[in-house]
Amino acid sequence: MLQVSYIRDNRDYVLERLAVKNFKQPGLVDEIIQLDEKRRSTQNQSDSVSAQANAAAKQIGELMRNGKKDEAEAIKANTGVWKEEIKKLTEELNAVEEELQQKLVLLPNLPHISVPKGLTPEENETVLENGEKPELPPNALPHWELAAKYDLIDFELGVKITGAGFPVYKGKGAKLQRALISYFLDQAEQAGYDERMLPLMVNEASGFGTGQLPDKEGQMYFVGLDNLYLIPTAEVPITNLYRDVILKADELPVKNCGYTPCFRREAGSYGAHVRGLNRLHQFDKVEIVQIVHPDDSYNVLENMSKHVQDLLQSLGLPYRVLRLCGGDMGFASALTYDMETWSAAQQRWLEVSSVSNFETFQSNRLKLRFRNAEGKTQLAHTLNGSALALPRIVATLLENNQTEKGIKVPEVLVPYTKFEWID
RNA sequence: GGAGAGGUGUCUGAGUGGUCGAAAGAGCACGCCUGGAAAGUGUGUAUACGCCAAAAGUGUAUCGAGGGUUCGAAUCCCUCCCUCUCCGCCA
Repeated sequence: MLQVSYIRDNRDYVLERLAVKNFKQPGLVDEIIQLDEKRRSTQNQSDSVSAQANAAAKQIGELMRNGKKDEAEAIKANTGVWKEEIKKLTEELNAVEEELQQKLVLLPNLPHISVPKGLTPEENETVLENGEKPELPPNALPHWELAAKYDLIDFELGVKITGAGFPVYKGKGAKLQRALISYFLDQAEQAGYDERMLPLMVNEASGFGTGQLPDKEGQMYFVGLDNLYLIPTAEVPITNLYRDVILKADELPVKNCGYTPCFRREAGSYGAHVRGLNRLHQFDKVEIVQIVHPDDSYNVLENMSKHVQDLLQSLGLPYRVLRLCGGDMGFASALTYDMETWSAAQQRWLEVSSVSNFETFQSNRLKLRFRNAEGKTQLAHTLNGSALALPRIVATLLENNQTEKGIKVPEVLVPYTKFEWID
């Protein structure tokens, strides 16, 4: 959520940036500025009437104590009018604030100056490409067939007990999952991230804090009986750990990581490209999160991007890094890098990580501040990234490493899997 | 699920109608003391919004949330939320 004061002071810039994000209702900006003006004038009136009433009440108290009952009664006679007025103005103020809030949450974050214009994924900017795309033999199989051939993943069983998009991992397939999770967590820890193990359901306030609610309500599974949402990413519980917190300057940067399953309804996204592990309702992911001083956030974003790239390189996966264009970016992000690995059997790029700087968009909702050099509270910047999401990593590993002998496990994973081949 | 207790500042905790944004202690920050530290000692130590060019200052709101009574509410009344304890059930 953008700060009203910022919108007020930077109207033209806000409009220009929203256009880069292809925002469809620029009229909201002026509506917000007007509502804010109304809010301030209403508060002004309300405050001054309250001040009068408070002064009178204080005076009455004093008079009563001194036994001057008659004078007290005389003042009392006036208070009825103020009371009415305060009530009326307070109601007005609440209404304006609510309306303001409702419009404010509709505004997406402003894209960073480096974000390319564009509407579709085709207009994303390729920052770099790394690694050799492997040449597979003509009889190479896509990962869902490999998974069946080596009995690693059973999609049908998942359908039976839950539904499509909830695979069952078996044998070496299950061990590979566990190995990847441990490897990613160990690497994160080595990079200075402090591990958290988290609730997989969150309340509404948490969903609002990181920006999933109210706009992406339909993307999350909702447990109505208890009013809880299944997390779509560990970003939600980790970042919300710091909701309503004022950090000391020397507590920055906060670096947390965590492994969680992630649950996504992915409503309306069935189609040709969702076979196998390409798109799931439940998947595993290790997430990294940082809370930093605003001056550092773009350096930190690069560091996080580097961390993800190192992981991909260590697994020997060809990848590319995209800078998302305005139209393809998430609602809350100011700048996002997507990392994609090359799926050799499917001959397509698969998104395996997304690293974003949210600047103050989340922290404003979260009321996540730090005490700056002047001793004042200031909104911190939040960032997060997948490091990494498992399914598509598994998909590319299986496909890219297939040989006649079986599937070769990347060296860095062997200490975790305790086997070198899937055969 | 049944019964009970309770939600106050960073924490502990006092406060049952006015002098309460809130005692006291701890913690923290700065200073004094010290060769240095501890102890001791002094001062300071909530947040948000508004007014002001800004600092200073000042107004308003906030003692779980919302509403009510009253000239005046942390304190009285109502509703809701949450936490804890005991019992039951269970990993």
